[in-house]
Amino acid sequence: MTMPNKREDIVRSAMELIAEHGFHGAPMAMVAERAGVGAGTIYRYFENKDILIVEMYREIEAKMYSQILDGYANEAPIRVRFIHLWTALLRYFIQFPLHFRYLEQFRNSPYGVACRRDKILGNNTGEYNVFRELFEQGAVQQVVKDLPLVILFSLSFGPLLAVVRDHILGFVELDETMINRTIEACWDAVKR
Amino acid sequence: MTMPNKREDIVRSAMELIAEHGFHGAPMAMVAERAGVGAGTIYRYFENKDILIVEMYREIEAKMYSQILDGYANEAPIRVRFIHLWTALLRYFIQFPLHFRYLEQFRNSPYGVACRRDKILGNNTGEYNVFRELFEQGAVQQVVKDLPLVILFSLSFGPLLAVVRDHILGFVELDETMINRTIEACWDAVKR
Amino acid sequence: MTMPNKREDIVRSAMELIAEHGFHGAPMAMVAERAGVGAGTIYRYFENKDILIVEMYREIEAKMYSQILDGYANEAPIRVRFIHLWTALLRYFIQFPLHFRYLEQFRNSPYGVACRRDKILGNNTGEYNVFRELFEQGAVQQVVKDLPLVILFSLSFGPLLAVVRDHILGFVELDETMINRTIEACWDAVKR
Amino acid sequence: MTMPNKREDIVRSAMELIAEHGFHGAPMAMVAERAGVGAGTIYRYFENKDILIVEMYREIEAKMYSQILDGYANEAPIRVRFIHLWTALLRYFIQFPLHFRYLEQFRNSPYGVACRRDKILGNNTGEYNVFRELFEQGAVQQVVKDLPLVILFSLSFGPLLAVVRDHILGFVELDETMINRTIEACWDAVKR
DNA sequence: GATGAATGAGCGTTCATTCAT
DNA sequence: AATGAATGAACGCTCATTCAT
Repeated sequence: MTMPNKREDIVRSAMELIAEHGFHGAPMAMVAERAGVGAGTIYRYFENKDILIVEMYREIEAKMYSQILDGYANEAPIRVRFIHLWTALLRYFIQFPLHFRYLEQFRNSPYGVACRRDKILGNNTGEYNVFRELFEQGAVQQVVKDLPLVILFSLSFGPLLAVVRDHILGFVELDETMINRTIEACWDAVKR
Repeated sequence: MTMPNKREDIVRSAMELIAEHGFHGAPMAMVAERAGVGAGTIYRYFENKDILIVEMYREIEAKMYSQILDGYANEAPIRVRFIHLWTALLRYFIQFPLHFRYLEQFRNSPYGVACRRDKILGNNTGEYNVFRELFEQGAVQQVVKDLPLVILFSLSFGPLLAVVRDHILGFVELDETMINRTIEACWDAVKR
Repeated sequence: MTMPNKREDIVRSAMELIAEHGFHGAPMAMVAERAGVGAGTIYRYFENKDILIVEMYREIEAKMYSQILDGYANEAPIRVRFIHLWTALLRYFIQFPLHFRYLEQFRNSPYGVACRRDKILGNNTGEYNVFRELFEQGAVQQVVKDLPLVILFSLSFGPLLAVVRDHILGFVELDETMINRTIEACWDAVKR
Repeated sequence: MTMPNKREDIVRSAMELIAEHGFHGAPMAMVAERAGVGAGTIYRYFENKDILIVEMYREIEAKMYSQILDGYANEAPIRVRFIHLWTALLRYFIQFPLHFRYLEQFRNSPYGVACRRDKILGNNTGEYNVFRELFEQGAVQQVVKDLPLVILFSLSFGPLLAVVRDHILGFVELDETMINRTIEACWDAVKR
């Protein structure tokens, strides 16, 4: 019977290696060794390396969304909701630095770019997205800048991710005050 | 005698390949072929691939600095100088998308992280840096937020790089108006 | 207690896969899956893959012999008996193309060669063989060419197998007339 | 500079291994080792294993054709020409048993089947083929049996190849007399 | 100085076989 | 008796680097 913790071992091992050394710093043999399984075992859980990579991304994304949407007040003012989401996101990354670094590696890979392209250019009207909804309502209420959605995303996520990165690489220490002020700055970048 | 334009050919070839396909999409043999030189010749100019990669980063950085400092008025008001630098940087990346993509690849590699670590944590008080000077003076004049230098960097470069990225990936079109408003937003993120 | 029809399932599954895709197109896991048994179960019936392969050959051979000897008149004239056997063989292969393709795969493998070597060079005087008896009597009666047994085999089976092969690969359609004329040609090759 | 004898070494090594142990009894590493070259070197001469396999087939075929067409009298009687070609072919295989065994492996592989399918079903009217011409003229002159070309091929090559096989595997010794009588038997199979 | 043929360690992946359940 | 998850050696292939020319 499949021991589900072997799958977890593999994911953890792969995440650590990829987060730390990038995709080609994480050969399957090394992933297997660190996970304490045979090389072939990985392929019982993931069809190939690409699928492992994408699947791990999906799992992180799901966990992350579930956490930042926890306590999210859909009818609160735009600014309040913005602060909630960005703070939750920042806390998530501080809590799971491996996830952050993995996502960074992913974003900078062909998978990540293709994934983002689908999300932005694809017909995603059907798929619900809190961030998009937030900015669309913010545009209507004229509380955020009159800029394309894509740019609003970049202006508000860009600084957040950059700051998280510095924190995780140990270039800065994020205490409560700093967190709040960072989030405020992100809001400043998009607020009208 | 080594022909200096061979070196340039190699750098250009490597940059194109790495910017387009990432570090593992640029085998040395392919770099050599596109550069019109023998595979072994590369090693007369660069000890190994890692050194080639770091050296290319240095050259891009130098060129970039020289361009954004052109016309930079050292005694102008903080905000004016900020607008100048950020606008020049954005224009540079729009003009040389290959450089931008290369830098992105580099930032996400062990070299890039180590490089940044040296710059931030290293004893770099001796080295002159326009950006640092700008923010330090801005802090004194109380026109920028009272935050650590590292955070100010991230808050202001983060959104810029994210927007450039979207532009280069074709997710958004940056005309003059959009450029100006993007730069304004970057300023909003750090201004007091 | 081992259920004997599991064994049959395994053999059928392996035969189909090997006949269609060759020996390396039939991994044990796939054989097991198609047979509806666990991968380990195969090893309760066959010590290893090689033994499974040889055993399958034996079973096909047995079935084939039983069918071509059906209605075989031991005292009929050489030519009549030849026509009977060769026709029966050809019909058998047309009826069970999978068996034919399996035998071809087998013949061209180390097992097949070793197997044939044993049959020809081994001390097989004890074992009864219709074909050998037929040709030996044919030699005595001087109705077949005065050639070594081995050569008579090759001269008469060679064209038959080649034609069957073409039929199974779809290069030619074998109707009744064609079958008869093919067998006649096989006889022509060995008749005096 | 490419030493052309390295290529020959690789081909010879691959041929020996494949002829003796089949395609999957000839791993590239073993081919390289026996050839006395590095594993990667093979790929300088052949894009991949499949191409090596097909290329070797082509080389053998070319050499074989050149040898059997040597001294071939285009205007001689059908029978004479048949005897010439079949005898030359048989002698070629006796002289180069490795080539014979390689061709047998090839014929029994997907490459070989696809290759044959192209030759038979493809629009090969443009390509000249001595054997086809021979049988077509033989049909017109009514000296060969009134059967489809494909079948005539099988009836005449089938016994030849079977006999050669026995010779090479050491089951029979082919002296001059035996060669002549074997060829006669091949002719008997197709002659009217 | 310049070359590019040669190398071999290392990659992602497969699969015959084992063994705890 | 039957299973199928787990294994790891072996596969085809790539590519940074070397070195004879």
